[in-house]
This record gives sequence, structure tokens and C-alpha cells, in this order.
Amino acid sequence: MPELPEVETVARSLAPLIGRRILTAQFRGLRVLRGADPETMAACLRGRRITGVERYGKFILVALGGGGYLVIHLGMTGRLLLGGPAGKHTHAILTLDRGAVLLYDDSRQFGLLEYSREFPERFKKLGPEPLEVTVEEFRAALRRRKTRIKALLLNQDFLRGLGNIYADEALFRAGIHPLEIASRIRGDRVSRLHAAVAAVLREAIAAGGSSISDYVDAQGRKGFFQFSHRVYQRTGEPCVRCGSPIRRVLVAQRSSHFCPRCQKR
DNA sequence: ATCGGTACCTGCACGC
DNA sequence: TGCGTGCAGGTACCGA
Repeated sequence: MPELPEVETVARSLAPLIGRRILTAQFRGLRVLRGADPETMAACLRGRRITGVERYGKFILVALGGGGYLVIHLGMTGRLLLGGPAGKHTHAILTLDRGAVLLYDDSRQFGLLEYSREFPERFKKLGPEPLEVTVEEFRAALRRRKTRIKALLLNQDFLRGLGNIYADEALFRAGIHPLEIASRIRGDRVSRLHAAVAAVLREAIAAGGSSISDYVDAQGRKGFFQFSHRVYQRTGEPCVRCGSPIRRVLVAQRSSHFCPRCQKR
């Protein structure tokens, strides 16, 4: 489900929580706590006021009054829902004042919930925000890497927030083959890729993200950027630009979709 | 230090 | 109906 545009949309949809106080926190599936003790976690949250909700890469950072953060990563199938009944895959239930309830659902349990007293240590190694990185920084970083460009775009230490959908879509827009070696992308192609990444992310945020199977924001609304995908999961369909059938290759064990004619190596 | 491969989990679509 | 296979928005960890 969640890459930068989806996480941004979810974070925005959590705005109604700002100013609310957490009354109780219950945990069921413990895997998403990654070994943390559920009682300790609940005690860290109980009685705290939510002072802000922001996105950092693909993470959601819920700031708590008096310091400290609830750090959330949605993994592949995580959902935050304001209200609604708890289901089979509900792993956390937070009750808040004025009757609000926040559920964390995650069927595959690749997501993460943690409490952090300080700005999270794990954030320090992440790369820049793709919507903030300058073309000069982007160029310099590309030059140092010998890996395939698709794998690099997925690497959160390079840029924080891109995932499989938007990496494929950005490469298509820039006319770059997913197997191209990063350091061999030079000149105009670098600026084209830099601009394509920003453009596809901005458009996707404006569309509320891509709802591939069951992604919804915290208020249950679907995104509609899936209707604007040009290559992602369009294997065999004609390229919107040249009509060639879209192909699929594995790069770093992830499906990569591209047009063999518009994206030559 | 970097890189690619594998593991982690559940659900779904598909062919038989 | 069921069974096996492959695939899915993610990251951590391992060894080369």
C-alpha cells in the first residue's frame, strides 16, 4: 500500500487527532511492536496529548505533548483507521478523548509501531526527501553509485519515500531503463529523472495516492492515482506513448515495469 | 562499504 | 472444493 504519497495522505487524514488526548492503548498482534513490551508501550502513550502528525519518508511521526513520538510504519498492508470495528488483523487500538478511536490494521504485519523519546535514531540514516532534494545533490549522489537505478530509487538511504510504483513511474517519465547503472546516468537525463520523481509524487499526493487493492486513508477514502499509472502493473498493455507492449523484469527481486522502446539502456 | 539474495507474513488470483 | 504456485505498496539481515 504505502509509499510517500499514500503515507502523506494518511498523515494528513489524521489531522482530527491533533489536540486529542490518548486515554488507552491496547495491543493484540505483537509482531508490529518488534519485541517491545506492550504494557510499557501502552504506559508511554496513556494520558498523552497528540500535538502533531507528520510524515518522514514512509514513516508517520505522531508528536506527543511533553516530548516523545509514536513512530508508525505501514509496511505493505498497514492501515490507520479513525473509528470502525476492529477486525482479524487489528493489532492496536487507541482510544482518545471525545470518543475518537484509532485502529492499526496490518494483515501481513510488516509494519511497525514504536515509541521514541527523542527524534528517532533510525531516521538519521535515511536520505533526503525526494520533494526537497536539489538537482545538484541528486546528481552528486547518482554519480557515486554503481547499482541499478531502480534498486537505488527503492533504497531509503538514497531518497526517503519512493517505492515500487513511483520508482517505475518516474523512470518511465524520464525515459530511463530500470537496469541502467546509476553512475552512467549523466547530463540532461539526471535532471529529467529528478524532475520526474518530483512530478509523479506531487501528482500522486494530489490524487490521494494509489489504491491498488485496499489502500484507504484514515477516513476510509480511496486514492485515485492508480488510474494514472503508465507502466506499473501494466505488463503486456500498450505503452501510452508509443504503443509497444509494457515489459516486466525483476530488479533487486522486485517487479519493474517499463516500455522497451521509450526506456532504452 | 556496497551489493544482491533471502526471510519475514497473509491473502488473492490462477491453473489443474 | 481444494491444492499448489506465484505475486503483492516494505525492510532487515546475511554473506560475498
